[in-house]
Amino acid sequence: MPRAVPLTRYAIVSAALKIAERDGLDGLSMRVLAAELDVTPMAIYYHVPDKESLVNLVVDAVHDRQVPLEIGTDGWEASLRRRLQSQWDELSRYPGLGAHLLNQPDLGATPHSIEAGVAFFEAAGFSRRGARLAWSFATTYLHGRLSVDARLRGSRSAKAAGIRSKDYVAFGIDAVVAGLRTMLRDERAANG
Amino acid sequence: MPRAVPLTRYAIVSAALKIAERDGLDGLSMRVLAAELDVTPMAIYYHVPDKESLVNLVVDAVHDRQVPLEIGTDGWEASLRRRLQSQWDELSRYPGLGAHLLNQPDLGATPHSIEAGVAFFEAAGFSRRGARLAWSFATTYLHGRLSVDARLRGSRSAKAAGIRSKDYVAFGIDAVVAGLRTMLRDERAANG
DNA sequence: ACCTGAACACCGTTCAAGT
DNA sequence: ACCTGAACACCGTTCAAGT
Repeated sequence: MPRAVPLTRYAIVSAALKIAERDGLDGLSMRVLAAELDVTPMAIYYHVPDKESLVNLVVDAVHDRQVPLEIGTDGWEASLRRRLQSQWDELSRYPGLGAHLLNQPDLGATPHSIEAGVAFFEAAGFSRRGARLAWSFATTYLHGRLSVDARLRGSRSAKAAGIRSKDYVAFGIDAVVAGLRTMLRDERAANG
Repeated sequence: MPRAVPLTRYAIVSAALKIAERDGLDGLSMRVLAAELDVTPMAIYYHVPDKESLVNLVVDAVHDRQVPLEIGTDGWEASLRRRLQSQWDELSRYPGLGAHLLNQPDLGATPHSIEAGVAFFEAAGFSRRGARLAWSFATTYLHGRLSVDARLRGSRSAKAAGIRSKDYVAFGIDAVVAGLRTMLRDERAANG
């Protein structure tokens, strides 16, 4: 018999987000999700074509909460710093999401999102090619860091030498920004 | 009946490396490996306790081919650059290996290997804490980049704007080195 | 000592059937 | 239109049994 309240895409994605936040993206299976929704695994397939699409919907939902990447009045470096930090804050809630995005084409970003990123670095002074490389560099590092952090959930939070996740992220963001500052200076020097 | 030539750990790891190189680490399953060795899946369990141990043996085999991280006569920046490039050259042969290491404690490095890395950055002038952060930063980026590259195998090798894997890696290594140079300068300035 | 074979608990998914 | 149930091809792994 049909459910009292019919299943919706929205309910599916909500439950998927809940599981991904609690058990990580690796803990999200069609069968676990179905159990959470009190439904047969195959019921989900009526609303979502396959698991890949489901995960994409989860990714979209998280991405929609991102603050846009724009250059504020305090310059591109401060803007980039804010963006990377807020991106880490959002994505680190879902263990395994960074690792997943790292394995997606274009780091799981939409064409629109990539264009915004490239435009940001062009506005900062990079060439189009340099902007594309800069965006990829910053995003690759951040998602890599998120992958590492995913396995630190629940384990001893203090690592060797008493360095915590937030310390690694803070250092990483500083180093990424400093590295890109130098790359921008070098590119400008080379192009006259 | 027993095999003509009894199975050995070495034969198992060799076959595993072959599969990981051909089909990626995701293509390496106990059953596929057993078929490659012309043996029952459970035969492997007599020589290796479980899959995690098997993958660790694969990781060790690849890591053993790494050139050691030492400061040459041309300074720490050139040495780091060489190391990162050779690390990428080695690890990129095994798609999925970078992604796997990113999810391992301490990025899949042995205590000995970490100590060598930290010692390298201390010799470059970093504090012990800074050296640990610097090592983690460089390694996280490199493995992140390897994760991205893994999915580019077989796809159109030329990406948007005609930027190739090696361009991303070259830019990334430059940016990592430049970023760490700045972090080192800032740390020295702060500590007098 | 070394390996096989059956079995269990998972996974994503197809396909036919029910209401 | 919306969902169920059985089934298939995978996965890692346990356990008892064979030689």
